[in-house]
Amino acid sequence: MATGHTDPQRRERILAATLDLIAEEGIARVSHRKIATRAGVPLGSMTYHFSGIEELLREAFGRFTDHIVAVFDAHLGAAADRDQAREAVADLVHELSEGSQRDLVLTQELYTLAARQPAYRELTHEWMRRSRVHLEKHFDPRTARQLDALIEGLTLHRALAREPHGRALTLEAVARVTTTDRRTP
Amino acid sequence: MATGHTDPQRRERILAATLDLIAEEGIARVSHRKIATRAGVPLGSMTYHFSGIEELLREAFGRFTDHIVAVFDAHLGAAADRDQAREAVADLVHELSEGSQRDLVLTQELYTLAARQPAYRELTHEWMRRSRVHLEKHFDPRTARQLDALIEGLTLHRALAREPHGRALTLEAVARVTTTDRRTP
DNA sequence: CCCCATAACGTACGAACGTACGCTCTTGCT
DNA sequence: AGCAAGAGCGTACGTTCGTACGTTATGGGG
Repeated sequence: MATGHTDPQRRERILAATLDLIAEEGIARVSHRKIATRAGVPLGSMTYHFSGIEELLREAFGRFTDHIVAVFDAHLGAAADRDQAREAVADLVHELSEGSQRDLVLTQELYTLAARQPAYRELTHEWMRRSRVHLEKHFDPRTARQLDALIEGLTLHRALAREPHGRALTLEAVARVTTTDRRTP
Repeated sequence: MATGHTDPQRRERILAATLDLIAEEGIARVSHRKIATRAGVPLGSMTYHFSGIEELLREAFGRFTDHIVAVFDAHLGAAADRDQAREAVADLVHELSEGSQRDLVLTQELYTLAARQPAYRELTHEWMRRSRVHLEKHFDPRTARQLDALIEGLTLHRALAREPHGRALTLEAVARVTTTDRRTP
């Protein structure tokens, strides 16, 4: 209480609580008060640390994309060749789609915001850019772009499907998109 | 007013206004009052025609998926062979991603709801099921599933990208995923 | 040792919300 | 013509919201 000094942990706790609450209840149901309660800070802290709910959301989703990009890096950064990259992509799809519901829900909330407000599109652009950097280490730019979209679709459909598809199907799709050899049409 | 008779147009106008408002402002900012104003109906009508906001949203998104499935049918239903199906898929991706912002935003809002609440997943399941019915007329089930995910990802990335990819890239991705090594052409 | 700049908080206010409920008006039956 | 029934609406209530702003507590300079 009023230490007279800046407390950086307070900001972080508020941001973490914001993401937790969005994941649980959705942007439609978050409020300063709920976030403050969840974070264990007084209501007054909300307007003190953040100029408004807009700023709070944007900063919170900034933290979130940092986290997701880190997951991306962890999977794809280690791949040494094409085949490892394909495996890494499959792992990524399955981790994102069956791991914590949290990341999936937050991703959708962010896309929803991005679909409407250009400000949030900065975050998704950066996210896409960084994933393409990794993919282009192993595939040509056109393929990287297609693969990036495929990852998105596979992750979403796997997460929402009644009976999620297995890893073999993921890997087959990845292989097809990343195989540039000429085949019978 | 009070005509003494059921007025089916009133319900429809409310549902249409609900979708319009969600597309413009997001679920977070819709309210009975705003919807009523937009639809040109009194506030009292809202609780008369719908038991609550939940029911209203679910019915509105039901109309929306009907619409989207119709778009799907229109594109894919007419395809007579594989190549036409591939072209139809490319058309679909481009129409959904560069057509009205409305459909894109509403799709994202629905996915966001579906990611959190199973009730809305019924709608997305039905949607996926019907699109797969069309795709399986031209491709084997595994391929149809992969293609369905690819459509999703291409549409989303194209809509959110800073510089959307061209039709050639869409078609190439579709071709790759739908081209099988060892099968008949 | 004291005091002030300022980090941090508690609270009060007006706006907006969802919903319940009593009222009005039309219609079909007689 | 008159009336019962019920479709449809207007409004008021209690709640929750975001934010502004006055208040409190602290530590470093004097």
